Amino acid sequence: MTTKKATIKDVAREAKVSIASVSRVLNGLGGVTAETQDAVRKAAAHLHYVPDSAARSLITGRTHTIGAVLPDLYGEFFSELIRGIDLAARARGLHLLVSSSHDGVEDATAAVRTMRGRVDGMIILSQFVDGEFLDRNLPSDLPAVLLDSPVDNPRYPSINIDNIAGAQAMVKHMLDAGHESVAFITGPAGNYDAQEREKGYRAAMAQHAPKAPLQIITGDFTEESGYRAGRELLAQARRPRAVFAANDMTAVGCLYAFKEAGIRVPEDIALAGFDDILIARYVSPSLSTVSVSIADLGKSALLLLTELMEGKGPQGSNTRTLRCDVVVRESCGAHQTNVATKHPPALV
Amino acid sequence: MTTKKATIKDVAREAKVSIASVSRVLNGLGGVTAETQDAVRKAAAHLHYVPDSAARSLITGRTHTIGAVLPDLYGEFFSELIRGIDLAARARGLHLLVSSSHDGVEDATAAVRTMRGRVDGMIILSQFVDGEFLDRNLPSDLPAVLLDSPVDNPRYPSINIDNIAGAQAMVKHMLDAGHESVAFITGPAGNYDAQEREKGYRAAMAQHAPKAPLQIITGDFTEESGYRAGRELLAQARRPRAVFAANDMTAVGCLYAFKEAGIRVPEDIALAGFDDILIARYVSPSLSTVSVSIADLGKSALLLLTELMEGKGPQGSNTRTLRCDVVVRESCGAHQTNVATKHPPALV
DNA sequence: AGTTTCGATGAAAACGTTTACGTTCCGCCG
DNA sequence: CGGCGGAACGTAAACGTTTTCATCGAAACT
Repeated sequence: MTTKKATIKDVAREAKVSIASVSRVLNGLGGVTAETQDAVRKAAAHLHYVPDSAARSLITGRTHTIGAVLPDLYGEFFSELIRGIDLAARARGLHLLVSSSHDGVEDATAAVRTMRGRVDGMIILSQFVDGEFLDRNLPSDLPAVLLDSPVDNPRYPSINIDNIAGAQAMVKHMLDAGHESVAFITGPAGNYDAQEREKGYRAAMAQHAPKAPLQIITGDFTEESGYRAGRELLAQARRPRAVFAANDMTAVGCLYAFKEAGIRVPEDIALAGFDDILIARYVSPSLSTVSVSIADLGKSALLLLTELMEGKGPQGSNTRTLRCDVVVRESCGAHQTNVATKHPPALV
Repeated sequence: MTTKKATIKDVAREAKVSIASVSRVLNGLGGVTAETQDAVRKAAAHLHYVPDSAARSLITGRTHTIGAVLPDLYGEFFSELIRGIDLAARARGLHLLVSSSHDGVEDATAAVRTMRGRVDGMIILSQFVDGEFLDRNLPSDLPAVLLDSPVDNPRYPSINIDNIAGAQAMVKHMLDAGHESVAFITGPAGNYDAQEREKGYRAAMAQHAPKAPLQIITGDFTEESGYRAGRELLAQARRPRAVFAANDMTAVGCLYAFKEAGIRVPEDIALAGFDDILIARYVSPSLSTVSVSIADLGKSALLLLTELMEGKGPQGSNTRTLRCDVVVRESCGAHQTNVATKHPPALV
């Protein structure tokens, strides 16, 4: 408290050694007597010395900080991702500089630009970012990993959720449960995740129900679009017996449309979503869905990034993929209804 | 790209001026001819010059970064808070360094310590942090604002959710709806929010139902504790007609206990929570609760912090308070049941 | 005993800025 | 015409580190 902040010089004076020795001791570089070490440590502790990170960065060129550029995400996805990144980062002594809430390209540009020089590496999740963008806005020596991005550029490895396999598994699950066909509610047209999930749906249908006609309704990941899609499905001549929505919010909206129409889920129509958001457990019937460990996504991203920072090029392929798991609850009809599982998992 | 990074010297050489002039131009300090300005700007743009923030910080002592120390929070609260802070920070050209996920005192200490020198100010939300802690771990000249903290120290202003008023309003609302008495499920003993909410409950009961006996069950903010509390309430001789839980998760657990026992909500027992988490809308019946704009909390915190950083002491009191709003849904029984509102608000 | 080697230490350069202080030049007033 | 003031600009110090290099002893060889 009180006086200014202590510098390395103050410590050196107090310990009666040179600043070089102080630096050596505090950085554990060796080549120092045990006595000197003691003296330095005591002096440092006594003065409450904390190395100035700016000065250190200036000369070492490292900031021990990594940057996360994220879209304006709401809810769990966002927090889980940060949690995963932060946890892994802290385990490696790295700090986390976040920049969320950017809407457009220029916003993303600004975010990436201002992080220049403040971070040793970046984790980027943004639909506006592609390889060309990065080449233009990132220093060539700044490692970066992309999240959930179609970019396939050796300089920027990416980690993706295995949307295809997840969707495929869920559709197969529903078909296996006895439904002849499954209808699909899409996500927004430009969205990469959405496209992949649709691919998975098509693949599963082609493989396990090749004769069944594809029933595809357009949605945009919102609850409202799910509601509309649900009504649309009910109005069709060929009412589906099973519906797979591109994400959970859409499924929830769809669920409300069905409820409103007096359709029972899953007895009359089976329903499933994708994401395993918290709400999925709490709607009734509870929603079957595909679960992704977002925190793991963040963690993997950070791990990959540190590898890059240590000079290892991305081992093998540029793209890593994170597996998804089918979570069977009530809404898809294949659920064993017993007291234990009917209850929200949090209680178990 | 390509070559190393350009420094101010390179720009100076290219523009045929001194580095001092470059600095003046780029910082808009004036005292420079329009021609020189042009030359410098051109050179800087041409070389893709970006000032080194470490060097700048070293000499100015400012980092243009603020730190947020947060507990290991899940879900929306966390992300909303960061959103609020980040948005306000970016509007002021500040960066955001986050450190979440710390479990105990030593973890919090480490978080605060390592931010030393990396930030110009801090926003701290942690139950382990009190005035003494800060005096010990923070440089005396580092501004900090506390979130949701009982600390009343002129050096560290705090922003609190108006838990008391919120709880009071909700209890009054339930009493006004015709219930003679309201039972309360508490939060964890050491939790500040929980204590305040209980205060609000007691105050409202004392004021509006002075003769009714207080029915208080212990909970700990978890769904499970709510479930247990619900069963306990049902087992009591004097079964309550209205229950107010210290937070939404508790209320949800309680709701499941009631459902399990065949009790109808709100017909047999009215129920309300606190926080307005996303789930509150989706359980059935939808949960009446007290809503707080968490993003506003973050924003206010950042605003207050910048005032502090600009030297203005906290205006007036050390503590600011953020209002809460009663959100009436189905579970408390005072809801107008019509199609529009029965539907989740997201659709409206 | 003389020379080499090596470990511990200190002096000083370097990192890229900002900024206090000089210097130069010019116009202006006395 | 001499001095003065001020604008434009440059020089150099300072910020707090890390790190290279030199120095100094003492220990270890020959």
